[in-house]
Amino acid sequence: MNIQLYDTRTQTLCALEPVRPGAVGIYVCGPTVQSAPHIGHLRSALSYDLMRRWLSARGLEVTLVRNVTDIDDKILVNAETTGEPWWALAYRVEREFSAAYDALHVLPPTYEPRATASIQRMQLIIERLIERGHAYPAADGSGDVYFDTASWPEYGALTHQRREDMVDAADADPRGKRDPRDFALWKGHKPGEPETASWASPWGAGRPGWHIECSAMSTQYLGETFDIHGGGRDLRFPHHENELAQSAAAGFEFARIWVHNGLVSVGEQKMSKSLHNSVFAADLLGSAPAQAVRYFLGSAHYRSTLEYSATAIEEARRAVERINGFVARAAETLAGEVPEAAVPDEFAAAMDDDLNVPQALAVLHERVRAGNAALATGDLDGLRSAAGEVSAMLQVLGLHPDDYRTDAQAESGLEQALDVLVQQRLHERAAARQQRDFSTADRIRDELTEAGVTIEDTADGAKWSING
RNA sequence: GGUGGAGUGGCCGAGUGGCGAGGCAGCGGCCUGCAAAGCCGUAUACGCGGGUUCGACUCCCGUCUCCACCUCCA
Repeated sequence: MNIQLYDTRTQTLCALEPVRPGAVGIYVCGPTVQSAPHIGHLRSALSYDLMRRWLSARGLEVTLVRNVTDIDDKILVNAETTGEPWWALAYRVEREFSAAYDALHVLPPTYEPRATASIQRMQLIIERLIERGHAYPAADGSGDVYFDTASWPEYGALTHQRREDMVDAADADPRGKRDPRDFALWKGHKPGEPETASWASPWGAGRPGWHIECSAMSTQYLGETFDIHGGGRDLRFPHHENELAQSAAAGFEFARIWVHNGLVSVGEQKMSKSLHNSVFAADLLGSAPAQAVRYFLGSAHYRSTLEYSATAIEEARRAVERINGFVARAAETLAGEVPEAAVPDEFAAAMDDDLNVPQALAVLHERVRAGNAALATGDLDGLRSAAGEVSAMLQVLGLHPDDYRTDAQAESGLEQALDVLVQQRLHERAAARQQRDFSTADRIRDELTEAGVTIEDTADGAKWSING
């Protein structure tokens, strides 16, 4: 096995050499559940879902921990706006995220810890940092505790910045910091903030700072040394830099490989609330098939910026249709007897090479083409081989059409009812064609097309399908 | 100012020092009553200027443009 991943810290492709042979621990920065998920969140989750699926396919026992940060400044602020208790908002948003992940067939992580359930361990780490001289309670009596960046020579190691080059935030509130670059590990409770957002601590009641929760949750479940830490590119600084500094200063070896997924842009700009260009998960999944959305999100390498457009989604939909068409025809021709198969070597090589999914998709399409060709020439052995490999690749990519047949569709009886009605029309059309009454035949086809039903004439008669 | 990344054919998007991934769209052909689907074939390319090399889109230097982070952000 020779799996390579690009590591942000060393800026090189690293061979994955698990801390525990045969097993891999991955920690992914999940969302701060402050507002609705957008397509960028989906892309991030999908990137690590693909990583997890591939490492599993390679025989590794994967432990994937993706946190939910459910206490944070923004959550408190947004809850004030909506009038909900902050914890109700956090949970409501968390469920929106889960629904979007499920729709995309992002597998549930091994565990999904919430920040609010890890306060004790955060405090333990903060205490340790104070003991070691890398953190200090604010002198202003605010109850805040800060990480002392000056005490940590390696500060900036992840993002290759020198501490002295860092521009101080113009609008940062210095409060009790010794240096503007110091960051909060613990925030003292302030009058007016909900009592429910306050936990007792050796430094007074308060709540955690933004970065400490990840140091606590990752090491809690994966150990003080673990294999892979992932997150969005925009989290490199300050979040991951601070997370690394406080973890290392606390004496943890921490993550071996730091992986960062690229962002989704709209109109060549990053999606952001202030630009009002966010594409929300619910809207997107409501307007395009989940399978196509998943394909689209995987169509660029995970580290590249991915440009969103309605056209791109439509192209993904077409590509997926092509794949689904082959899978359906192959299953029918083989009477469902699609053999189990391994993924092709080229596919495996692409995935091993820093999860080159676009390259892997090229292999998938090549096999689909070969399968279609086999179908056209009646080469059943070739068809079986291609169908098996295609199926295996689709499983790894989470794109198998069988997974996307919704239960509602299958169980409601709608499909059967529609089939009866469409078959009646197809019989009429077949009769008309037999009499060479093509205008009647075409009228029937046009009517069905108008209704969103596509007709294909095959050697076995007409087939129908719903336009994606 | 610092740090990281990108500029590839109509569009999206991989990649490599030397037979131009893949998808979508296009064109020609096969199939079809006509379509659809599929198959076969096919055009269009590597921001710009130098350099290294037998040969560079790929390496080096310079240059232009764009994006991200340095403030909450996947």
